[in-house]
This record gives sequence, C-alpha cells and structure tokens, in this order.
Amino acid sequence: MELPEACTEILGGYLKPELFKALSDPHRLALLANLAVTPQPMTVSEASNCCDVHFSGVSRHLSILKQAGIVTAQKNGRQVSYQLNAKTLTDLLRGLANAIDECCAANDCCTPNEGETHD
Amino acid sequence: MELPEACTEILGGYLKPELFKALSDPHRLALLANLAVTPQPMTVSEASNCCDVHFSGVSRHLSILKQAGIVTAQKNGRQVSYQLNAKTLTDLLRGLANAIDECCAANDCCTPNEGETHD
DNA sequence: GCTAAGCTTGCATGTTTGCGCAAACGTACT
DNA sequence: AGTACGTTTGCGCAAACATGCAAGCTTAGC
Repeated sequence: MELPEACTEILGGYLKPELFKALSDPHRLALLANLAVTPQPMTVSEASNCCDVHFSGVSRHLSILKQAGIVTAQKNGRQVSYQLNAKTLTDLLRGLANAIDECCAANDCCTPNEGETHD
Repeated sequence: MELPEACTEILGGYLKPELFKALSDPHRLALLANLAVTPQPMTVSEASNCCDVHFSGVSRHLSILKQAGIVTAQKNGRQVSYQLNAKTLTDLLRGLANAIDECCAANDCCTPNEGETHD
C-alpha cells in the first residue's frame, strides 16, 4: 500500500517546474501544436512562419522545448530540424496523472465533490 | 479520419498556457504535492508551513491554482480550505496526451526514432 | 577562398512574476 | 462594540523572461 511519503516521492518524479515552464508560453505551445500536426520535422525557418516571432526568438523557444525533452533536434547540413518527442511528453503527462490518482486513492483526499468553489 | 486541422482544434482545447503557467512554479508544485498527500483540505496557514514562503504568497499561489481549476476552495468561517481537484487535473493531462497521440497517429509525424538529438 | 544561407547567442529593452510587508477585509468570540 | 484571527490585496522591489536586432558560427555552393 502507498504511504504518503511514497506518494511524495512518486509525485516528485513528475513535478518538474522546468517541464511546465516550457509549456507555459503561448508561442511555444503554438510551435508544439504545429509540430504535432506536421508530418515532417520542421526547420527553424519553417517554424518561424507559424507565429509572428522573430526567428531568433523561435530558435530560443525550440531550444527551451528541447531542453525540456519535449522535442528533439537533428542537424541536417546547415539547418536544424525539430520534431515532437511525443512519447516522452505523453509519458510524462500520463505518468503524472497516474501518480496523482495513486496518491489520492491511497490517502482518500482530493475532491470527492465537484465544483464546490467559493468565488 | 483526423485531418491536421482537426488536430489543431483538438490540441487547442488542451494547450492552455494558463494551466502550465500555474504548474510552472516550484512552490506551487510543492503545494500541489502536499494537497495530493494530505487527507483533509488544507487551510492557507497550514499550507504556509510546508514551504518557506510568506503566507500572503501562499495565498496568492493557491489563488492561481484555483483559477487554473487545479484546486478548489471552500470557505469555513474565517478560514479557507483548499483541496486538490484531482479529476480536473488528471483529465486535462490525459486529454492532452490522448490528443497528441491522435494527431501524431493521424499525421505519422513525431519521433519515430528515439534520442537522436544533437547536443 | 569567398559568399550566402541557416541557426545560435550576446545585448538592450520592456514586461511579467514572485516576494515580503503592511493595510484592508471578513468572521468569530467576548 | 471591540478585539483577535485568517485571508486577501495593494505596493514596491528585484529577478526572470520574451523579444528584436546585430554579431558570430557553421555549412553549402560557387
């Protein structure tokens, strides 16, 4: 059975601020969406077309996504192709969701009733 | 079958910067972890004990989490109890993961090979 | 070699964010 | 009514962040 301490450990493995920070910018999310929809990897120049940000900014955004493990980069000649690392991202998302479920089930905490906020 | 446009719509429903921004702060994640581990709802004062942040800051953090739908607040007399809204959060996480999988499957994009980054 | 293309990185700037403090607000208790 | 407690909110400050521009770096093509 899960103890609270075990929960903290389990959760801690998924509660990385860097990941969510990488996902907290609208332009980065737009890039991510475009990567998820585009069959081929995208170069920085191609990615720059999708949002009105200077290509240097796009380069930085993609770099942040790469550092978070959300995308992978491959250098082809003088251009760099970025690709969504779907498995890593979905594993992290599902892993966190599962960890939360486990902890809540083990501790009987967390929202038995829905929508009881006070505004 | 899913068209790229449909993917964008599906993804767009889950790619809310506000959610990830709420999760992008270490102290907020610590609060979230504590809420996931604690059987009862926590008051602001109780929550303040877990991280070395002034209680006013904790109040603001919890407010941000509430606005993102991650926690719910209930007022009991003069104190406010916060509780993890586990279902909302896990649904969002899994929903995004599923949406990404759908889009990638439909478009045959996204990381067929693993770990091919260039540093 | 030289030049141009593609990308990254340093710099300056404006904006956002997290923080503690103090004041304000609402509620319980006497 | 008055006081004490728990929480929220306004304010000012410092750090972090996003952005455009320009310079630098690597690679392709001549």
